[in-house]
Amino acid sequence: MTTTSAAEKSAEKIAAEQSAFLTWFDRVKRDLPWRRTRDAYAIWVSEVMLQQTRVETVIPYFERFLTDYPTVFALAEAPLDDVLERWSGLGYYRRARMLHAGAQAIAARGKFPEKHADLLEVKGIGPYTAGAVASIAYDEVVPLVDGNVERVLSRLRGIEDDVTKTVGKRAIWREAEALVPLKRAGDFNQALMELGATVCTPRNPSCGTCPLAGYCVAKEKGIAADLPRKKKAAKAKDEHRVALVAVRRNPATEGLELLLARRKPDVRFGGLHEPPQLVVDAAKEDADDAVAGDFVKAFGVPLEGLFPLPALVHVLSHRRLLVVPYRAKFKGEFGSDASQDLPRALPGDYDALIAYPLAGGAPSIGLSTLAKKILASAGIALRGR
DNA sequence: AAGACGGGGGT
DNA sequence: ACCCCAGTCTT
Repeated sequence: MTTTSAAEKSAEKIAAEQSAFLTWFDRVKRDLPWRRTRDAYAIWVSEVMLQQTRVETVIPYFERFLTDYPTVFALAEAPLDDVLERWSGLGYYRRARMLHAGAQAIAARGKFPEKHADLLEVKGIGPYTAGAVASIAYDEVVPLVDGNVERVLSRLRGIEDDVTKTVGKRAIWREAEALVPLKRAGDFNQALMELGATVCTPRNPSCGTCPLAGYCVAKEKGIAADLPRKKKAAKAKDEHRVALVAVRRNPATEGLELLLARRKPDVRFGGLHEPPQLVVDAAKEDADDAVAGDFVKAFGVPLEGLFPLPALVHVLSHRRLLVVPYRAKFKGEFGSDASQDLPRALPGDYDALIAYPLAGGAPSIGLSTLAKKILASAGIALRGR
């Protein structure tokens, strides 16, 4: 009769849990595009796209991005405007700019980073993404924590600390690190996330079909649906804006052109183009004459025939944008090259103003979903995808 | 520690 | 309405 120490029992339990995750994952894992490759670059792209973004949303963006930029070198050589155009609609556009900058840094270095520590050095790669790329592409034994893992592990271990706070986050990472196996670390990490996405869901978790149900502290206590605990997010604040949808007939080319402004790199919708906008007081947005004057003064572009369109609402995580679009004709001297800044100070978040040809032959540019909504409300659809 | 940063889907 | 999503960076 051999004795079994507490440490040995704990190791046995962990081994059984790891096995339960992996066996389940092998049986039910979804066939996703980024699961058909071990290319670290492709996995990196997928992980950045998946930050705060659902799998179903990402799939078409990922497919197109990898077709257009099959290697890190191809991405590094692409113009930022092209990259932003391919990111258009995905949101969190800083991700795209950091991915592009990261690709250029890696290309200059000549070789894709292969270690967790080196991945962490890349801008835009944080603890989650470094863990994902290192474990999935290289099977490095490192943990990862995302929203799914937070939920699965808080329940499995019965962690009741607020996971939005340092103590709670540290507790989750500690469990993730203790659980990641020496073999198949990448598959295990994906299994953790897959379980969170398909079984251990935020509301109504399917504990009846969960392969870890026999180990789950929260299930035993009957509090699975109450975990993870987190403080409520702040409510979005209203922001009133007016937008200028102005077109002209180019005297030289006879082509129709649309007035667009480019946003500065490090602001909301950074680097994207949009109909020029101004933030206004709620009371002022319907005073047409004043708005016309403000547009002319702010952008230095002569306007005629300005008239308002129905207001539209665009909701972000922390702002509710209430936009009144205005239609007008404009005159002035502009090129279509976004790199040619106007010889004047632009207001607010803009660093360039361009006349964008609506017919074709124009460079590709990125538009936010809000910008597309504004243009659509004015009856304008830009060509392209 | 708290905010900023998009957009869509589910309940 | 409210919550959540294969998070990271800045202040």
